[in-house]
Amino acid sequence: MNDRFTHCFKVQDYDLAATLSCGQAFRWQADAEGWQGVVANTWVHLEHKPDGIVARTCEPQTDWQWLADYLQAHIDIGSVLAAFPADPNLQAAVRGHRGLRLLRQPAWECLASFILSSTKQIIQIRQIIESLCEQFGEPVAAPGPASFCAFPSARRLAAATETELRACKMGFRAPYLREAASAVAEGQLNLDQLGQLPYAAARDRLTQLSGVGEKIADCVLLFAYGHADAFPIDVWIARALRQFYFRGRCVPLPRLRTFASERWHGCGGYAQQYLFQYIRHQHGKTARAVRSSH
DNA sequence: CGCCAGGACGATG
DNA sequence: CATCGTCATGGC
Repeated sequence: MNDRFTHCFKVQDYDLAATLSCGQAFRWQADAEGWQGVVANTWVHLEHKPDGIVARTCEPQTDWQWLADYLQAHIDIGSVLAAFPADPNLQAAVRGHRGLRLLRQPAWECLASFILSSTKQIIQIRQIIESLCEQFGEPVAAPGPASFCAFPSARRLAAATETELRACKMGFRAPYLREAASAVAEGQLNLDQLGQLPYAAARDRLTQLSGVGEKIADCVLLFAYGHADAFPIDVWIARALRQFYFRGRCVPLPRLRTFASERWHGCGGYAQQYLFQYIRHQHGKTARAVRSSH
């Protein structure tokens, strides 16, 4: 089973489909057997089999630690759940997708992707990023007829004009992306060094970028740096918090933030992702039921 | 077709 | 601290 092109990650309670399609990463696409994507500069195929997640590349690998890190294959979900406070809503969310995981993504791709995410549906974010990778990303070796590109470097995007970026349909986010790319390319923002900072300091640094507020900063701190207490609040999470903990009342965003940081102190990241998945599915079912009743 | 989307920002109560 | 208008685009 294990040669230099394939590797099996032994995992338990790992819902690969939910993890790759839940809106934390945007480039994975399903095929007949599993999922194809590009991690850093390598094309990868992933398939969940009974004995674990089987990964395949088209170039030989000497070790697979980079992919184990990305997939967070070592995480014991039981100990994550054990840190949650007793909470019927959260328990219901976990029951729906117990194997939902947080990935550990490359920082620049994560930051750039979430700069492009503001007030966009996940499907549209995927389209923008795909276009961006086709236009500016380096091709990577992949089997089959389809071509795959790496996520474009900060240097390359900093060299692009705003008009070129807008051609990828990112609209008013173009200058934000360009400014962030320049900051990284010119060394004013060191994304490696950012990983050494504690949560609050790292968030302060990220929110200095225009187009990066607390929500997007929290996404990067959670999905790229693994800060367990980052709690991104988007319209879905805000909806979930109001519905589950405030009887549907119109609670303003700053109050939701303090509520979440106190309630899920130290374990907000995973709690948030379960709630996100839960409220979106629940809302989808409700909308469908309403439509079919008319 | 109108509403809304993994928001941020600046101005104004 | 809270609210509001604006930004660009297109899926549903």
